[in-house]
Amino acid sequence: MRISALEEYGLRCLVTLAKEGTDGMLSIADIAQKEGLSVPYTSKLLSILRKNGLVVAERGRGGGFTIARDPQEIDLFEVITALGGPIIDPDHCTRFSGQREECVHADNCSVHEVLGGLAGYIQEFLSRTTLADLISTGPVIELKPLSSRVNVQSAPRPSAEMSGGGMSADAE
Amino acid sequence: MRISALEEYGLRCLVTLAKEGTDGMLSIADIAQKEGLSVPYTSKLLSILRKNGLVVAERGRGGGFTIARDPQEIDLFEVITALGGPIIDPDHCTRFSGQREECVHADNCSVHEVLGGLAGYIQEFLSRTTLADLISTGPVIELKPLSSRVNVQSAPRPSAEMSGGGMSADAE
DNA sequence: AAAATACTTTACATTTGCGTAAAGATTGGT
DNA sequence: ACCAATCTTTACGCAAATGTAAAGTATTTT
Repeated sequence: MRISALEEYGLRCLVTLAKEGTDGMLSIADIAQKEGLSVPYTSKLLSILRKNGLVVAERGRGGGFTIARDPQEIDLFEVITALGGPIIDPDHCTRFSGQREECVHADNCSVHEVLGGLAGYIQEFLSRTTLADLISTGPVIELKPLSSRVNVQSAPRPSAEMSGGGMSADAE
Repeated sequence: MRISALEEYGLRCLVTLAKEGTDGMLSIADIAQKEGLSVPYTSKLLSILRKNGLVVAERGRGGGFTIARDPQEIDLFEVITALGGPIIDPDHCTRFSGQREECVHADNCSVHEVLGGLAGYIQEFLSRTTLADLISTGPVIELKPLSSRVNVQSAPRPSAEMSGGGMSADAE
């Protein structure tokens, strides 16, 4: 359960392009230099973003990449899904089937239910954030109150206690 | 951004043990058979769970594994972290540094800020769900209203629109 | 004490993801 | 036409994760 390299770097490249606006343009070399990545790798990242309709390429001399839409119209769920695939595979039950053809808990699987709920929960978060939010100048980004229900799928029910303690994620 | 095999299968094994309660016990062979996994692989999973204090092993003839604590006292954040490591690496900025020593956006990195916020958000969800929630009989699990603020770290601010549309996670 | 049961550890083959490298295709300038 | 700049695609080597296999250690029963 963690961010893949493609997701991390691809998102950064897209943010860099978003800063240029829908009229701006950057070459692969430009982006690679701005992000400290190699040119071939940046090339691959942009290729993925293009195939998913997030950027538009112009070939030939003087070409480059432009963000496909207004940054406000691109949310992070779309970006992360484009770069890393679905958060929960549609074929979850066959992928994690152990030694059998299909998962032992083919029906009534509480684990799958909760993990599916988690995926919806994550989607909710990512969908609420757009590229525009990431390029605004404010140093700290705030969270708005949530709608009290995730309308995508099931999710966990209340437990007596919240053990949530020391999160290790650092913010420099 | 997806569930690893260790996280998926390890959680299942732990749920199976949780169903036996703190007085029950299952051998590796029992668990492997119940979950449709190979014995060596189940062995590895249980080893990880034991090293993280989630199960207790009894060796020798008649031995097996027992859940270490009451299922109500074990939340999914602890389980997922034990099996898959931290959701956001503490050394995020050096891990995703591209070709340089450190990330180009060493300070004032909005991407890292949001991804850190996401990690906290996920933690919030996982911490609220315990193993006891997963072994209760109810067919569908409901989500309780959230506290309106994640108190772990920063998180995204409101965007004008919620494009959240077709989630592909399936629930059979 | 010897043997059987069952956890523990290490090593290994396979697969997947990461990042690089190189050759191909398209456009614009001369 | 030709060349240069730039995106596009395919192929490759390396590292990490996945799952298996086998040898080792502890405990109980006989």
